[in-house]
Amino acid sequence: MDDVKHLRNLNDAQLAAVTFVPTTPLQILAGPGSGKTKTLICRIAHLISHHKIHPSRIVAVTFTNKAANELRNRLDGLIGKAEASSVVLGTFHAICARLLRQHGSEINLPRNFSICDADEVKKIINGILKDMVAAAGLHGSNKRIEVRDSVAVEYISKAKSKGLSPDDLETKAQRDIASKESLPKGEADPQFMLQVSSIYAEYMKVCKNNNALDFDDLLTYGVKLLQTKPSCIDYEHVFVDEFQDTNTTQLQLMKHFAARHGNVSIVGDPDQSIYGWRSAEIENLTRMIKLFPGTKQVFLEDNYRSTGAILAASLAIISEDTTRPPKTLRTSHPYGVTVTIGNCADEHEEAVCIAEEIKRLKLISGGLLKWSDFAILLRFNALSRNLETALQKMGIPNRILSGQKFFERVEVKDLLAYLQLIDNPNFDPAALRVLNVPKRNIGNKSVEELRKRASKTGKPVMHTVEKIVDGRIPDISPPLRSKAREFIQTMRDLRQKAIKGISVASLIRELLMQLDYAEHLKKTQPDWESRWENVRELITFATESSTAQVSSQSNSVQDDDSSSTDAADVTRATTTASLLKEDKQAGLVDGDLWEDTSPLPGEDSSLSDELESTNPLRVFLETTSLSTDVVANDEDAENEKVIISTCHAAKGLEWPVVFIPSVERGTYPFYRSEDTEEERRLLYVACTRAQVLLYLTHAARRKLGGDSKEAELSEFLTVVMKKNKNLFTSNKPILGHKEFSLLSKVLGRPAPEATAVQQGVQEYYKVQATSTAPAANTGGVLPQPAPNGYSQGQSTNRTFKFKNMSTEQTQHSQGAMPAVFTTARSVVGSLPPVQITPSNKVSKPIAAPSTQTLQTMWATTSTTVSRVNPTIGSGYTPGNASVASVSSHHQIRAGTAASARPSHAAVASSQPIQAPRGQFSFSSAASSLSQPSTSSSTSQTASSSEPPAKVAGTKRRLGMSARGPEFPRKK
DNA sequence: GTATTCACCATTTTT
DNA sequence: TGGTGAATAC
Repeated sequence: MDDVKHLRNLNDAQLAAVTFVPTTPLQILAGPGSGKTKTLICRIAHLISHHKIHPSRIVAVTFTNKAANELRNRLDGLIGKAEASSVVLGTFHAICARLLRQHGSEINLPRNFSICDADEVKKIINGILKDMVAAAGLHGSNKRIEVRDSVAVEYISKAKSKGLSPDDLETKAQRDIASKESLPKGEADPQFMLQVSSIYAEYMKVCKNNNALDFDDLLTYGVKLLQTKPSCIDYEHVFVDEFQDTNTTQLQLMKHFAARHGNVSIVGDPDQSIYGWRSAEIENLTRMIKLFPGTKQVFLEDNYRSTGAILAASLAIISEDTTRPPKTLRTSHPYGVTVTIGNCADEHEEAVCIAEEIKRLKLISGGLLKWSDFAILLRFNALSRNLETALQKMGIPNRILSGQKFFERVEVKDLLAYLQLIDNPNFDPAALRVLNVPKRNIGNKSVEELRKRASKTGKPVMHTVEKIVDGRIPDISPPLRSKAREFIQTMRDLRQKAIKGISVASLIRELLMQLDYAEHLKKTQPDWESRWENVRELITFATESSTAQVSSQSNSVQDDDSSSTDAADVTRATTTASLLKEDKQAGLVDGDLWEDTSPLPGEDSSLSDELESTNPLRVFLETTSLSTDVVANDEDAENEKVIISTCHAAKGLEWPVVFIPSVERGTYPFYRSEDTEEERRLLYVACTRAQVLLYLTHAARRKLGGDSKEAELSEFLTVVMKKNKNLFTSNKPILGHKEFSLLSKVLGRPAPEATAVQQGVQEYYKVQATSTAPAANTGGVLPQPAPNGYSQGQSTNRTFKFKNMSTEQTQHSQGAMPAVFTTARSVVGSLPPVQITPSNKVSKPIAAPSTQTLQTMWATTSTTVSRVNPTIGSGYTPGNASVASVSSHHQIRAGTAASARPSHAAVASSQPIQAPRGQFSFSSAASSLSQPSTSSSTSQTASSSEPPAKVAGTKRRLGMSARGPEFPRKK
């Protein structure tokens, strides 16, 4: 009824996309921050309210669960929960899993299939490799198996992503061997691929026997299902988000989803294609046009996220990709604050600098910035260690996004394995995992013996164990009959309970009791307390997800022990468990629960009927295996934290302030990466997450793994800096009320009070000043005062010197432009000072200079595709005009820079070594490279108040405890 | 056969 | 840094 709500606040291009005729396939090609999710949601709303398409006949596919949730929430807000909830929404994997549960029987897939995670896949492959090696030895074959498990996993996954079967691989390998022509580079050795293909074939067999699918199988079986029985779905419109990240199989799926009506809308951006390593293919954009003739394109080129400075720098970086069809992005926001490239001595210093800068910005922003406004984006997770330590040490609350995944923690996995086994006794990886958990004196050797035996007979491991326990087949060499008896009894009992429909939470509790799992944790894990927390978290999750999924089935059993303390819980669980064991002996279910359950395709009925597809346990297991997200804990606590995330996981998100550490060769591009351009895009994605402030940092030395190596700035930046020095500065920006007011507009927030900013500034300098004194750690305004002498005795030089304080405070109070900077002796030479240039012109293109016209953008598709409404997003003419305005922009900036230069130079010459205040110690760090002796003396002055060694020790201890042995505990 | 210790290793991104 | 595998002790 509200026909226009979803059309409000859209720009021309967005509006065109939203209201574009639904029967024509549409590509919405959109740069970062251009509102593509908004456009997608509004288009869905428009289809429902204007075109009267029933929400249940719309499917929207996202790339991550997080994106799916966000889409769901925003859709709820726009069209109401009632309607939004019927839209079919999820990742390709989740949607396929759902379909396969419902209709899998069409392709002989039992409903209770398990989903293998990466670990389990690897274990299966490992088993296969062992068997193959053994077999090769048996036949006296001298063919060695030289394929490593991880490599096999990778190639099998790649094959599946392309929809290739083991036969396909073998055929190709044989052909390549026969042809004797040299292969195109990048192609794997055919002999090797031959081995892979046979491993692949065996793997498929094992999966079938295990009644298990891996992630890729979900997609390939989905395709198979839809080929076999297209009628099991009937979607009137198909949406795919992040289309540039789809692989071949996913494109096939999309085709099948849309088979009936041919109505597709996709959203994507080739510049943000960062999943090539996962077989994503940008070519799908052109393939789609072939699959869906008449496809039109709409371009969203207005960036609403970032300042001009951030956008200009990001575009300059991405424009170095020569293979990229040039395209533009413009912002209505002011130019803002120049992007900082910080140079540090090493990774410790880098972490501390970032932490300090976060603290400073929060403090001096007059309330504009919260902790949760900051993000640190990493190329890989291992980079987070120093940052975590530094943040912890400074009392900055932080959270790692997508680091250690909840469902991958050992204790959680143990329990999940039991649950999987209850649901699907054929699932060997789970069986092998828990046979000796808790310790039943069934050691690795026995487990391996069982695996071999089962593998030989083609029966599931559980089946074999059960028969041994029942005395129907001979025991293995170290007898395990008695040892496994209790295990089998437990499984039988729990399975009965599951069939009766006991809630998952109760099932887990029952399981814990019967296993006395708390006791097991206590014995085996030094940090059992925090692990027990995770167990409880799992119960909570089960409770929540069951109430969310099946609202009708209320859980009678509630988690009444959740209010008591850990220790009490554990004690009680332990006691109760032993009590329950007695119980169990009385009401023991004996019988052959697994006896006739060999639900291999063909005869799947007995089992699947017992546990029907809506069974809460199965729903729960599916959620846990498909959700790689960290379980959302109490959200209030999460909200106020600095986020540490990988660049990949950060896609689609935005933060006011973004730090990107380790922008060095070897990290960007990552040294093992094959696709340099993808790495560049990754950096681009990371940069474009930032709204108002962006910091890229690099270190002169970095310790990766074992030893500390020299590092240098990423070529992605050096190339750009050579061309345009004005895009970056090496200094921390000095910000006052005027600047924060400007930035607040970009963020769409109220400007901070002038007095608040000033207070923050003063407080900041006060803290800085006191913290230079040795005994400053007395608390105060900051959670933890800046630890002096953090540099812990290494020759690395950290300067927390804030000279000329009064001068700078004056500047701040006046909102003056910063004028005091030294020249950073960074790799590329001197950089211009920071500047803040409010732009008075709106919608000025900040395109990287390009001589190509807009019409040739997305060149791969422009010939076959007509562009929707060429006037969309006009207001400037691309091509020459664009270039012209860019250069004039630069002229303006050059002028400003020039005017700031005198003082800049003056300071630089008067204080060549000591870093000015408000500055990263980059410049001094850099100078330490060229003048080691001088700088080390500086460092001594800076930290002479504390014995370096002691500080180092403190830090180490702090760091470790702060991290938590492995799993950070919730408090 | 299992537990413990020690040395060595390599170290991405995610459904 | 920690996770894994091999050698050693129990």
